[in-house]
Amino acid sequence: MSTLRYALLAALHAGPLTGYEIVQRMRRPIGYYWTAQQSQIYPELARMTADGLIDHDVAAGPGPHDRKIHRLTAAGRAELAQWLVQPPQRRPPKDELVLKTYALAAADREAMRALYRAEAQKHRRRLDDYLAQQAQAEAQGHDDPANPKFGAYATLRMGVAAERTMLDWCEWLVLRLER
Amino acid sequence: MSTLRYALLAALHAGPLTGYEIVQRMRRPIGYYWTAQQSQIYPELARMTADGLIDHDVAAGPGPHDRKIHRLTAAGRAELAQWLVQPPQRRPPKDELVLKTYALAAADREAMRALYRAEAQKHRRRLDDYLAQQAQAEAQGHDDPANPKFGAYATLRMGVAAERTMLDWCEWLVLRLER
DNA sequence: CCCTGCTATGTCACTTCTGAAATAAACTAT
DNA sequence: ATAGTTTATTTCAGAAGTGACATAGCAGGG
Repeated sequence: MSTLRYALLAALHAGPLTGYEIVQRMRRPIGYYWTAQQSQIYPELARMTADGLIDHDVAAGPGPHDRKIHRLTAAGRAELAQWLVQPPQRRPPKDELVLKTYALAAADREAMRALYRAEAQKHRRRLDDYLAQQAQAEAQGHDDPANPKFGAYATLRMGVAAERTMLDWCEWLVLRLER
Repeated sequence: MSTLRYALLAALHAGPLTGYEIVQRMRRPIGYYWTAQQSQIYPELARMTADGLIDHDVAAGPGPHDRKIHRLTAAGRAELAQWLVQPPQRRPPKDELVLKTYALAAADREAMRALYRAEAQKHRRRLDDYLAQQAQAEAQGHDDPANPKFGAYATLRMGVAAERTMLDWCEWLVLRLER
């Protein structure tokens, strides 16, 4: 089973969603650490339905197709629970900025410094955004492990930590590249 | 041009290498933040040669094929320099452990706690390894921006920071999931 | 009334990436 | 001797992922 499948099972773990809603969630709460295009999601949902991991209610949709509200079956829930406790397979992170850094010596130093300054700003903005979301989640008690939204809160915390790490690293480079 | 192409140009920026040596480097110094299989690397090197970005000397190899020592051409070096200073395209990070965390509520709590404890240990080990490499690099003066190996040192520093972030996060979860 | 944007699903061509196998010389350890 | 590992390149089938397009109802602003 592909990781995409598990990502979709994970998306549905807290309640039924339409394919469209999953696409939206792949941008923010799950999307901090997983993404998929709708062109991947819709066919995969169909295959998972065929395999009995999910099923759906049908409702009249706005466009030419029916709205499908997907929900985990017992088999899907079992498959998810079993996968969750398995050690994750390490897929090495890919980051273009760090890759560029490796060959930094082959570019103009001042231009690279400007690049890190610009990236730092992007990370600062994203950090502020995540921090605001985190404060809101805490105000709603999501930081309690007994709360069903604790999982989403924990991934958000990872987002905050990762942004802070990137920001610090970019700022370190800006300082270090000073002539 | 695909990012793989730029990764290969970056790999060659400091001097000529064989395809095999690039495969090795994709595990450690570059590999902290970029990876590719040899089945991607060899055909891409051939295409890049056809496009005039790299060329190579030929030497007798151990196996049935000749050894090819690849080197950037002027065109390749120009292409690399131009790409380096361009803002990186954000490809969202994918991490199975964080994805699992999102659906944490669907699994047994003690089993999840054990998972984070095991992951914390992996990160602690990797952190120690990177830290040792970092100390060695500093002893050799790679932390000076004027040193040609400064780029590799900076990526290693990112590796250290990222491992520390993941370790802290895992330990936070172990504590938080205490009953 | 028209245009834009949002909801909602589905499809296609294409690129990228993974995993495995084939080949064979040279070196290392038993 | 011989067994196993490392060096080194090439190729292939298949899986995963990207980007763009098609369809169409409904809401809101100008």
